[in-house]
Amino acid sequence: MSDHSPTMKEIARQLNISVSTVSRALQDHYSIGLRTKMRVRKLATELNYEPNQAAIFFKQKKTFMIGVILPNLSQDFFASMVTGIEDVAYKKNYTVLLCQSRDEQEREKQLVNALRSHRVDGVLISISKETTDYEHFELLQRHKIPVVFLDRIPKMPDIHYIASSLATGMQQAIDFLISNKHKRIALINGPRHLPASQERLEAFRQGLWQKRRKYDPSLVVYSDLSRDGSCMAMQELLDGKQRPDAVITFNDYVALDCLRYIKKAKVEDISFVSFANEPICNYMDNAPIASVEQFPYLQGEKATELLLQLLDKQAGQASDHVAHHELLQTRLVVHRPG
Amino acid sequence: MSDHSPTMKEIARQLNISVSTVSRALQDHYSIGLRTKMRVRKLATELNYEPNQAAIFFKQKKTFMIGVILPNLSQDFFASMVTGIEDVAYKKNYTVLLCQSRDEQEREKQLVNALRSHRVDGVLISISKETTDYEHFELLQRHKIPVVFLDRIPKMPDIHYIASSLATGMQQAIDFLISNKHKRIALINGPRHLPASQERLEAFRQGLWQKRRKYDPSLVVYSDLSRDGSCMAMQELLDGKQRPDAVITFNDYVALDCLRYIKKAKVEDISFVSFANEPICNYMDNAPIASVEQFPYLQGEKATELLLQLLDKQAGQASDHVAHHELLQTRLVVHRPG
DNA sequence: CTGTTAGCGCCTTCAC
DNA sequence: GTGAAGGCGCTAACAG
Repeated sequence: MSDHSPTMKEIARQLNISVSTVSRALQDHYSIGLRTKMRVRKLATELNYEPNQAAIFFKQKKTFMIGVILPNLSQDFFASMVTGIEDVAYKKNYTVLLCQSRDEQEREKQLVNALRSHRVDGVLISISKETTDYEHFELLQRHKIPVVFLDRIPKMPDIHYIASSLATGMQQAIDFLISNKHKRIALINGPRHLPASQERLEAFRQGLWQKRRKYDPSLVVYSDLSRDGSCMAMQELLDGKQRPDAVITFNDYVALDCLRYIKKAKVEDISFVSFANEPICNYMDNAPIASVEQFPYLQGEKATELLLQLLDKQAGQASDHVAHHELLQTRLVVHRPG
Repeated sequence: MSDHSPTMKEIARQLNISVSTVSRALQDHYSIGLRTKMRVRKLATELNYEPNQAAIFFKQKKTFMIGVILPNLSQDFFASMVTGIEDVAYKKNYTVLLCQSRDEQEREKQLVNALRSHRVDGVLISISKETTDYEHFELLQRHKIPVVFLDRIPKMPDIHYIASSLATGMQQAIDFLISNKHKRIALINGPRHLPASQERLEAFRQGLWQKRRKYDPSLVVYSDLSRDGSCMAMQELLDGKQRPDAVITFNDYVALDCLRYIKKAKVEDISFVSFANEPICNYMDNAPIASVEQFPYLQGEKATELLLQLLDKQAGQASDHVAHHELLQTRLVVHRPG
């Protein structure tokens, strides 16, 4: 308890000048003489002075922290996203408070509350797959804490978000399968209530229509994204009278689970195309033949840039309520010939 | 900018009492009359009063934040570890500042610095695979910021750490292979400089000796843990005059890479046992037959508990320089018969 | 160019 | 039981 880290006061004392002079010297304020500046800075480095962030935050009524809530970190998709977020945030001197909702709505709400009580300046969220109730997000709005959603977007009006264009991705997937002579293309979608599922479905119909193919509702089934759920969905397709020769899945994990399942069931010659393009597929013999790359790192970067921009604006004046959003292009990554 | 969140001052004003009374009422101080307490609390909840953490941190010279540096989050191993850390930290009202070193020493150093300048109360680290230089850790010590290492431990004297008992795990792996009639057991180790590699090697020799097997140095090769590195290591084993019939690998990823590699090379009947027991293996047809479970969630919990304990002590009095550490038992998880 | 002063929100003596 | 006052480290408005 003897050697606290030195404060401006200490520097001021040793130099026989006032604290405010020290403060300004360190901020390179124009009104301070070069001589004094040098003296201050010299002593500061000698003493290993470091500003007390806590005091600064307190004073400036800003924490320079942004909260990030993602469903989980173990999917490479989200891990990359985090990296993109961190890279941008650190560059601008913001700290990232990272949390996992584990895809549970309850935990997501708790986390939103925790972040709020920690007075984060802004929040980035990919909503959990359970989330159907948006009151916690509205709470943030009411507290005037800017929020940018990314990749998994709630159905709310006037929100800021960054996502990838599922419509484009789906079209790419469909085009690829059709050009590889697949005739009956099925869709294993995610939970019905998810906006992401609804978008995929819409894009699926749209995509088939573009190619003058008939849309057959019996070729669309739903998984809760658990392993069992995906297998059941797959079985449903197998039981149908029109067995598909290609399947587009909600994401790579669904595809992997299904591939595993049909292999056990000795079913062959069904091709899979999925979303996310997880690197995990590189370890598999049995991977989807193609996957829609959604550029999570880029999404993270863009979302963070947008958020920081909002924070700047907010500091300046009343935030004009213009909701900003962007849909990033996707790219179909082909793992092997169809 | 009109409606700031309410402060004690505001409550005091509305109730025509002093701020200190409000403060004490909220802390349930004994010297405050029950009536006043109730009045204060009622108004506080009505106004949605929430203490300004920043002010409290500032005042208490504590940030209630712990920094966590892990190599990456996309390995399930570390993601689980984080969950364990978060669960304990949140329970005690600490916030977790999570960072990825991406297994780069340079970034690790930067992060240590960033955490220090943010005045985190303590730090948890799993060191990067590149880290050979420990000066940034010593820096933390000098600043009296408690550090607990977990799973990947540097070779420094008197440090606190939690890890899993690689010796036990290795013995379990060897016993399992031998009881499954394997004769020539090889080891694909990680980079030589890593303490974790050195421990595995030592345990490997020890384990063979326990079973009265001869230790053959030509059956130990090294990978830099990249995919290519692992394949080269595998090839080295294949080229040896004594081709092994079983291989123990540094971790699951190495095993997966090798399995893929030998499958392409049409090599069969080499069994793999690895470390970490990553869930990713559940997706594979070609997985190691067993893996040493290292309980990352538990490690995270224990390490955090230890760190928070250290923080308590530190607040109390001079920290007795007793280095605390614990080795957790491992468990061999068998994926299929050997 | 530099010093003085005040205050951010909260806690904590000390006094009544 | 309660109030008044001071201070944590730093910034910024106001005086020179």
